[in-house]
Amino acid sequence: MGYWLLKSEPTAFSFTDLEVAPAQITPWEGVRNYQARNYLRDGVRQGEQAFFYHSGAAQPAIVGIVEVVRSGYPDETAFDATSPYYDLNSLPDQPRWYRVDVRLVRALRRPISLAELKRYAEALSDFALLRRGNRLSVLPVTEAQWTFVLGLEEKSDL
DNA sequence: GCCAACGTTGGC
DNA sequence: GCCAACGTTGGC
Repeated sequence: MGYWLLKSEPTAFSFTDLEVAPAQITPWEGVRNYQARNYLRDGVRQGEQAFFYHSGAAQPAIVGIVEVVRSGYPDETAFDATSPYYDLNSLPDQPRWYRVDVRLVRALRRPISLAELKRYAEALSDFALLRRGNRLSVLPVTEAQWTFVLGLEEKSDL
């Protein structure tokens, strides 16, 4: 069982948006990077959990936990010429892009900000979010990292 | 708005 | 296959 971190710009899709979504489920779509695509298609499995991360926000932070309820399947927004995620090179019989479905598990008791995570650079030295290549919108998280971050939730951010 | 770090594109 | 130009991400 793997763990993941999924990024979203809250102006595009926020954790609050997920809270009010039908059944609190959303397709995680629009990913247009091959490495992230490979994770969605080949790595992310049903039943696995992921951190929901707000990027591009005033305070970038992990804000919640989601569970994968459907593993990788073709991202049909790539076939839709009216979609902002349209890609004319992705064909229905040879889909280039994949998505998963996630369901809200819970919000964190408080956001765990990027700034706070950076204060634990030693314990999180291999955390993908803090390393090069961290611009990927889908990042793997180890069990040790997952547990460590959740441990921070109990502390006060000072 | 700036800029570093990549990823993609396309000429050769 | 190389590499310059360009585009995107995302923190600050």
